[in-house]
Amino acid sequence: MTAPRNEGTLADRAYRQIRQDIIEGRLAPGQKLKLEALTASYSFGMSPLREALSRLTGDQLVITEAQRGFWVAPLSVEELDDISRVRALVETEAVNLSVRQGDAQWVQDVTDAFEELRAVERELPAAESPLPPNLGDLWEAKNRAFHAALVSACHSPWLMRVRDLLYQQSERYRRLSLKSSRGRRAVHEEHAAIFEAAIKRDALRACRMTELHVQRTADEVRLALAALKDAGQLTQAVA
Amino acid sequence: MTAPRNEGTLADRAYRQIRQDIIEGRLAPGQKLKLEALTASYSFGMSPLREALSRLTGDQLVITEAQRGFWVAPLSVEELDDISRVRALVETEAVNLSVRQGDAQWVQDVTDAFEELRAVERELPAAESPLPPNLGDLWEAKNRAFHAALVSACHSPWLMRVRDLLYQQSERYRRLSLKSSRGRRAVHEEHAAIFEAAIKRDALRACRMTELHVQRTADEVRLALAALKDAGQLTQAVA
DNA sequence: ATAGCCCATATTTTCGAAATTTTAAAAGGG
DNA sequence: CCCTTTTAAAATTTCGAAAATATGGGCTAT
Repeated sequence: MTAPRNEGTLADRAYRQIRQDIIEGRLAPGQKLKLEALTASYSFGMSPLREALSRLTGDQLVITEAQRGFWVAPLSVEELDDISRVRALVETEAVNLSVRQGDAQWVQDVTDAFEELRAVERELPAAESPLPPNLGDLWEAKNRAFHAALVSACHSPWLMRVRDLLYQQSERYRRLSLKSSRGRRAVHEEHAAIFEAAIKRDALRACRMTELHVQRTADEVRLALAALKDAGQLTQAVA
Repeated sequence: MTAPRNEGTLADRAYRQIRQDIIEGRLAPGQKLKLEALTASYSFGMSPLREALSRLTGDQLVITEAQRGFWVAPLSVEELDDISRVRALVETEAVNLSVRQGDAQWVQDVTDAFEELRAVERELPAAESPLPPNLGDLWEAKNRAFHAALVSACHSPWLMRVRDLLYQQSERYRRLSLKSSRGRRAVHEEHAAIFEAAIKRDALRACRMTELHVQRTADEVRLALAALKDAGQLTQAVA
């Protein structure tokens, strides 16, 4: 059930670990990634680290300039909007295909994932209080699993690949708003609406609800992002 | 006008060169990529090569298995169909945005690119004869430039990134059918139809024509692929 | 024969240092 | 005083070899 997390080459592990650190915000947007410093904080050699960073540039989580090294990709409102629009396009198509093609097992998987998500969302504190970090991590995991289950029957490896890329990006943005204690709005109702439509095989409605969900999430993140920008928290270079 | 092709780090150059060799078929689908052999044929050291191959796995042009090395990504009819469907989705959205937002400069760029493509397509030999390699390269370049010009006003970096990824994949498949002397059908008429609609700002028609174009290209490649598969040319490991 | 094991070889992966390039500060000239 | 050039330091990139891992062939036991 649980895959050992020290699988694969050192480069693989470095890739996964740094990716997580970027998505979860432990490495700050725009931060310079000096190889020497990284060999110290992670305990990988330079070769695995370089390989990991190279691969992360493909995910647009790291940017690079020849001979000048690597940086954590910056965040911006413009990119948030761009990602959200493209993600709406791709995710709705994946949902559409999945709802139309999903078999009984898919229904079961989606239902299970939804129940687990519901359980977590029931425990969420009121809108204004900031979310404890580990609760945030748990919610992100269940949220990711729910959306992944939804599209799992689309039977299109390429659509999935692109979707995963975009999901990853949006998760990175979303974690920002989790920390900065935005109102958590009616997120569970949105999930419930998607779930209901999907189970009823109402593909059109499932798509519309998904699109709305992506848009509203973007709206929430946009507020958090603006607040951080005012506070000057965004371009800070954390050592 | 012409950028020197020995720009960037060795890893950058290796990346571009190998990518081109895969797309243009000089490295065969499924072929094992042994580091030692690559250091010999290209004259890069192992480090730049490894970095290049790592980055290419992100483009899905190379696949890798931990501790077992790298292979040129295989081709298959299933993947061709998958890529074509997703590409139709993404490319039509990009065309749609571009047609609606493109300014005078965009019209000019599209027109220029179309004229250059027309000039090449006028010279194309009759449907049954195989295309000479350099004519094929020229046509591919003009075709790529035309389609790139079409979507250049979509103003969505992420849509473009995804589009480029898919275009690259489809070009790799398409080159297969160029070599194997398939009928070249009415490809110029398809381009002309897209062009006309785009210039007239008929976004819906431009999208429909683009979708048709992608589908028909896939149909043609599918035939070529089936022919190669029968001939057993596909999984051959070229030394 | 055939499956399983062991060894030699081939290959990938990683390390540590050398070479190259950038950066930033100091020196020199207008 | 400011701008260019020089120089030293810092960082990236690359190389070459060592370490780790996989592969394939032959051997033995069943």
